[in-house]
Amino acid sequence: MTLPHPTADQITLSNVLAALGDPTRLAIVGYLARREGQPTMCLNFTDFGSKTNISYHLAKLREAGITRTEVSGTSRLITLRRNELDSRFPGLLDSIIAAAVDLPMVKKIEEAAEEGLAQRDP
Amino acid sequence: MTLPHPTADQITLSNVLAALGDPTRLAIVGYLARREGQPTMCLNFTDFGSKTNISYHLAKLREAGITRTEVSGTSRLITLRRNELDSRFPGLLDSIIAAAVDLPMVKKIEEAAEEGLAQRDP
DNA sequence: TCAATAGTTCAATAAGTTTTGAACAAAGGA
DNA sequence: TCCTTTGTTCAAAACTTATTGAACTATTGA
Repeated sequence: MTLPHPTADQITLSNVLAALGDPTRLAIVGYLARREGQPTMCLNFTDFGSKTNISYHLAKLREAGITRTEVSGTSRLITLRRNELDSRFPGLLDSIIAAAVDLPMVKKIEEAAEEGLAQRDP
Repeated sequence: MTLPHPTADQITLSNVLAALGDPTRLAIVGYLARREGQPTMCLNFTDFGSKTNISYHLAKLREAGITRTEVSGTSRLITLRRNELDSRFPGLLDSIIAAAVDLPMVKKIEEAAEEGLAQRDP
């Protein structure tokens, strides 16, 4: 079972910016960037909101073409679509990530993870 | 009389992205970029919406720190805050503009302006 | 002074987004 | 098989944003 993702040329600037305009989703992207391509489970984001709410935001990011979601057992593994976004909008994601990794929200959950509460390696 | 603008360090990534996530505002920015720093009157944007509506969107852009609005007689002259945004979020505006100048909405009003209907030099 | 121009403000509405909890589904392990 | 884990879907509520028209202000030019 595969989830629907837009192809690279279906990704629009307007949709990408609208998706990243939400603070929760921007923090999710900042957190993913800190993990440098390491696939990440939805569970890792629960500090950003309720399970239902995270599910909603991750769907938005996927539909905008910002993340890729792969099903793996009972989990889903989320990654940033860096290469595709880079070729579609050169420099955009890099500049956003550079600022997003330092967002207070992102640092807060990084610290929580370091306390050993979150699974870092799914 | 001067309008309120955020200082460079009051500009947040989240606000900038939320402001540019709207198609009308993204088109306004694309159009401003095409004019390469030439101050532009609100009137020039009326193809994007009603006078009231443009006023609303221009206020959003100003409040997010994306544009500067200077009062000049009965008009207001709008410019992009390129330098400030560049130093705050290096590469961000460039990558957005690169895609925004080719937006269908922007091209459409550029053509209308070429027919001589809009004032190009306020 | 009067009228026109350029744009804002206000209140109302329409439209869209986010958040929530309850119920559900699918996979994996005991 | 049954329970747990991981996440989704649905409908409702809460909230935010966008759009409109009417009334307004401030400046300029006749």
